[in-house]
Amino acid sequence: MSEIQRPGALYQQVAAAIREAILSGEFAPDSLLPSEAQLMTRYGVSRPTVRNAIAALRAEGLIDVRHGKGSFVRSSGQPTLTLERSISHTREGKFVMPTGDIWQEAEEPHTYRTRTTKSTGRLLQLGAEEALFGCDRLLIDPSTGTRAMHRTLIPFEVAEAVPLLGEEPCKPAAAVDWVLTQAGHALSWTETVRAHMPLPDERAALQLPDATPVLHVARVAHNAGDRPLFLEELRFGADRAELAYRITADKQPTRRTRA
Amino acid sequence: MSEIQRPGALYQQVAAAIREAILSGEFAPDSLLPSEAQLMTRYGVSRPTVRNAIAALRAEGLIDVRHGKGSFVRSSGQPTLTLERSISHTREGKFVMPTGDIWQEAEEPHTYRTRTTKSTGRLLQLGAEEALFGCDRLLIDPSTGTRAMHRTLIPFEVAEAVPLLGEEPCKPAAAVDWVLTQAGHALSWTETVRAHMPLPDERAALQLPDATPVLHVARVAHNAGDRPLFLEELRFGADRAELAYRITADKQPTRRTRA
DNA sequence: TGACGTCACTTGTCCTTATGAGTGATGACT
DNA sequence: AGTCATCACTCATAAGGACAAGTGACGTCA
Repeated sequence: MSEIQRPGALYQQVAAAIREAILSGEFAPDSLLPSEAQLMTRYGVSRPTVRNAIAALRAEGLIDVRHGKGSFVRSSGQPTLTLERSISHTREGKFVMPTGDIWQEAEEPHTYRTRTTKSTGRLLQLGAEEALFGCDRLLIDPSTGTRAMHRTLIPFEVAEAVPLLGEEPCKPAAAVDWVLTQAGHALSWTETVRAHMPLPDERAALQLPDATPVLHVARVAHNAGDRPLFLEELRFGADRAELAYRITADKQPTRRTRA
Repeated sequence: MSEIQRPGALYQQVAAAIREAILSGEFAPDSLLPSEAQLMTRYGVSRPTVRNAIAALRAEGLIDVRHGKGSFVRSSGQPTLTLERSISHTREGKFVMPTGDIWQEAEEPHTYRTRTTKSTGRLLQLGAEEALFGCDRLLIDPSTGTRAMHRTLIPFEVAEAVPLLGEEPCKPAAAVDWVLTQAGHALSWTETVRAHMPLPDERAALQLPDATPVLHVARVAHNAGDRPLFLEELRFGADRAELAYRITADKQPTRRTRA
């Protein structure tokens, strides 16, 4: 029976005590925490209070709870997968993304037509309700089991200048490839990185544990006049993968985003 | 009284109903949700069930609950601050980060000596328990109120070659500046981006709302021989800011990370 | 030996009841 | 008019009880 008194609510004191024990290494990663009943007697509180404390630690991503088994200290291991987002080398005049080919499709791609939202419209420098081709894919890296959601959005205007896109089912990926290999289109893009908590559909598709944020990268490719060509989005669990960028000063002013 | 039946637990059905109402726009952003008592009669469930549903939505970051006032739909607005992480231009032969000067110090910097951990050692290509200078700062962007935690780590070996570092209190920021302006050190670095849920100290320092992930950027600067010079870490609430990278193909193979 | 039922353990769900505490409006008192 | 006590509303915390459901080990039975 550890007497606790400090900060505020009872359950927060219990949570703080357990958290401290975890961070200090008293409870090793992957080890089993005391059961709810044991924690009740240990701290002299009721079951709702214990469960409240556990819920708090769960929301912090410190522990995993498995029905019928108990609570386990989450192994806070670093992400196993590093996604190199810089252009690393050229091959026969074609630029290659280092990790562009690790992914396999876990499902059939889903292609559709849609319109710009506030957020996608801003990235593509288009107004609201502009027509777009869309393609959603669920990707998986077989070596690590990491899953990712991929989306390609191409404005109608751009798509008209590109072969393969008129066909059904349209294949935006092939079109993107075509754009990248064309001389008329300078190879330059902007990536925007965000993080947010997953909605239930993302949780399910990415098979995310509790309290795991989603990393979200939006890539906008530009042509020589710095006009947006298309948008590629990738989202994945922040517990599985990280992003890496190589940045070099080139002694020349970088092209401005807005002319 | 909406009858609900579908998926699993009662509270999940309630949570799903409310979530749907939010996502469909029935409950507008910043609007007040029905009170717990109203939800109890609306769905014919007890208070713990309602609270359980609300806790789930809170963990998803969909709502904010304010004691004594009620539950509000969180305005899922995009981050207001975009941190440009590319080198945008040169000025009198000195490279400048576009947003390098938006920050103000919210507290006195804290400088100290420490040793490499598993994660920092890997980034700096050092073994375990190597000696480092460290400097932690709490930054704030006055125009948006965004807060960020900044950390600089410099190996002793590197620091010995740099003036200003021997002094007390040492000023790693000035030292980093010195390194960047030296000809002997090529201007090139690698940034690694991750996201995780905040620990209580991060929650407090960054003043984060519920269910808000932390974005974490680690920048490692290299010298001409691709040896790591120092490490800079920046972390901030993913609700306030996003990262932006400008990527350009330079027709030359990029330097490899490992020789 | 193998299959299966049971049991003891775990967490999950749901209810009832009670009290504390923050917020804002109302209204009385000065 | 202005100040402040009160009250009705909100969510927060805590306890207790009951039953459902997942898990694994043990023991029985064919």
